[in-house]
Amino acid sequence: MATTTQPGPRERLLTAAQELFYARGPAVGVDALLKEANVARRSLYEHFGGKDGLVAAVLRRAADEDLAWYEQALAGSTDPRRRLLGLFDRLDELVSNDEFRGCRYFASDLTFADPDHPAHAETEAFRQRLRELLVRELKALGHRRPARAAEQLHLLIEGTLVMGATQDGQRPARAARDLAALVLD
Amino acid sequence: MATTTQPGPRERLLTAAQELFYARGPAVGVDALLKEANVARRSLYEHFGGKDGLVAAVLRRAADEDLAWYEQALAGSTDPRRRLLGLFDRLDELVSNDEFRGCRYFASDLTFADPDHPAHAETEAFRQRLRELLVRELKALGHRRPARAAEQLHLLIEGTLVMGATQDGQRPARAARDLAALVLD
DNA sequence: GTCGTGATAGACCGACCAGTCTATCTATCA
DNA sequence: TGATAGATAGACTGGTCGGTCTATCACGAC
Repeated sequence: MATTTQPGPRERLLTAAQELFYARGPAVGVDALLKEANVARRSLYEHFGGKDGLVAAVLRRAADEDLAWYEQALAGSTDPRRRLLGLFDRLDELVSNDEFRGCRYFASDLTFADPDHPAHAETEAFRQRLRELLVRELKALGHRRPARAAEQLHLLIEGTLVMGATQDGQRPARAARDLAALVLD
Repeated sequence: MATTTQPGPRERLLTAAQELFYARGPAVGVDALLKEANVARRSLYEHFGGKDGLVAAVLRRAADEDLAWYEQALAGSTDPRRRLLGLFDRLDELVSNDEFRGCRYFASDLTFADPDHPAHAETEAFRQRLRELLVRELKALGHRRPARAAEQLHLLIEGTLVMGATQDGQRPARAARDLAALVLD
């Protein structure tokens, strides 16, 4: 066979949905997802039970990927302080990219107004894991109040993502980095 | 007449839409808006041309109100530094309220994916006015780099609103206030 | 009185939505 | 060879969407 083995429909759906949810928002229709993934309608309901299940599965996978991205962004140095500041340098690259569309977790929370929607549990879990990652780094730094500093860094990160999504041409991550440096001391 | 004169349909629509857009998101259906405002369907299209026009009109009015809120939040003192820090105290009250649903401008940007949607011009205008307000205060404070500091305060404000909308029970405005104090020096 | 204006109520339209269903095809395995 | 499982294509349902339309009503000006 000349063609490489194609992933199964479940995998194709996850990949296509992750991309479309990010590019066009979590409100994209099921038809668009199926077309993009080249998957039969029935397969979606077999594998995920419905659109809500697909949304939750995509968020779960994205959370793993994004946390891996954060870990890698920290990996530029062994010095705890440089690691955290380097994170904002990576955020600067991320946010400056034309393809950047903002935080997918916040977009999910806003799109699905129903507080019982399974998406909210996933976004909450992601934020918890991100927070724990920040606390871990701050403890490694020997920070006096790691929990409070993590809250501040988290706020700076969220602020950077919002500014990056709405204010084209600026460099919010640089402003956030300077503030982050103050948080660390 | 015992009943006070009722505002016209245009006014009722604006009021109802402003409330419902905030409480349920800008994706609420036209039917719900008409029912809440007790207005005939046709009146909406006579006055605003369509839902998009109503959305833009609501954002324009909300921008005036919100900027007045910011002005009032600054009015607690004549000392430039206390004025800006007091703003974050007011944000703390705003965000701690159970009714707080996040930033309506960012929610509008996320809901209307089409970049040509008239909502985007309104949200952009609001952010510009907010930024000018911050620059004005920083200049009154005699800050060395008012534009840059305004960007940082703006980032702290947006971050506070996101955290307040997603992290229940925390006090992000306090964390932001401490960072704002560092920005001012 | 009558005309015009601006409002009301609500039927109606085509488009799209998520989800269900039938029928068909294609592998793998016995 | 035949049975089974998993996938495909796509018709179809009921509901909601934004928007258009007709018909009626209330009121002020002339």
